[in-house]
Amino acid sequence: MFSIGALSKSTGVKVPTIRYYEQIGLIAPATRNAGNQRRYDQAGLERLGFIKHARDLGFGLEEIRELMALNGELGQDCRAADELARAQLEKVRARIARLRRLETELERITHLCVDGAGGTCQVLTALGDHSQCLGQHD
Amino acid sequence: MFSIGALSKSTGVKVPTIRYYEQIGLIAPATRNAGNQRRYDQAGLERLGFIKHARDLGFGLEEIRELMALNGELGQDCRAADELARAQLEKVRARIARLRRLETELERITHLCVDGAGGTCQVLTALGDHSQCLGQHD
DNA sequence: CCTAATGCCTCTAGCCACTAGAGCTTCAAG
DNA sequence: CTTGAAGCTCTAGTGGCTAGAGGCATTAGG
Repeated sequence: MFSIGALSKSTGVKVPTIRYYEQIGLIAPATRNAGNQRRYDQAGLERLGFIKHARDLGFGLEEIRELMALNGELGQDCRAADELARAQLEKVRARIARLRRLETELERITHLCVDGAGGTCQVLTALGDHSQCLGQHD
Repeated sequence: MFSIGALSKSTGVKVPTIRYYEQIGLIAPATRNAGNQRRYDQAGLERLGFIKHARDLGFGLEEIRELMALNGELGQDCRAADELARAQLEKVRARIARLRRLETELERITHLCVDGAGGTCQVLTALGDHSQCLGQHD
């Protein structure tokens, strides 16, 4: 049985975050010792480890809730899990695509600075004017 | 002079967002007509357009505040603006790099589903177990 | 000129996923 | 037995909005 601090250290999830997860019902309320402190077992450690890894992979807490439910009573629903993972992959790809468009525009804008030329700052102008952009970002 | 709705339509910034920007001091309080409604002029339109475009490029509101200050009384500080743009570019690139690592792992995980094989779901296992990952994400 | 529909006003609360802090109790090492 | 770290609960704040309630202003049509 570990304390919340030990659990935190071995999973990399911060102590207040663990309490927060309990509060919103993502993990079951921990058993308590005589002094009202939370105690965790191996299963609790593994569940939190799962959450941590899924968070690192970019899943939201609600999606993680679903994923954990798939691991539940009726055996494992592998197809559903795979679908959630694919959906997540699509989200990640869409975000990459958007960020690449931003990268392109920001690259262009940072090349505009010819400091000391006087007059109006082309960087500031470009930041404010979408019509100068090469394409659609956002 | 436009109403807040007209300003919203021509910039693409939603009405409550405009009021929010005023509330946090990102834009100056608008002048009001006899019936206490906000009225905007061309300069107000341009300032909001600047904010919108910078937001679309991924700048935070505090960075936008700085950018707008650079456009201020003492002429334009082009070098500072360029630095902010470069910093933003670096942030975007870092986020792209991270998302690409996630993409790699999620691709791998979604290839694990051999539905119907019975037993444990490899997708769920992989989601919970970082040691299976090819590299460091996050 | 009157009415109805739309637009605008303020204010409060909620979203996500935490994070920080106050003020208290419990545990573990020496 | 003392002391300092770690735990507890509770509240409030973060960023950047968004939603809703309940009430005034404007405007287009008849």
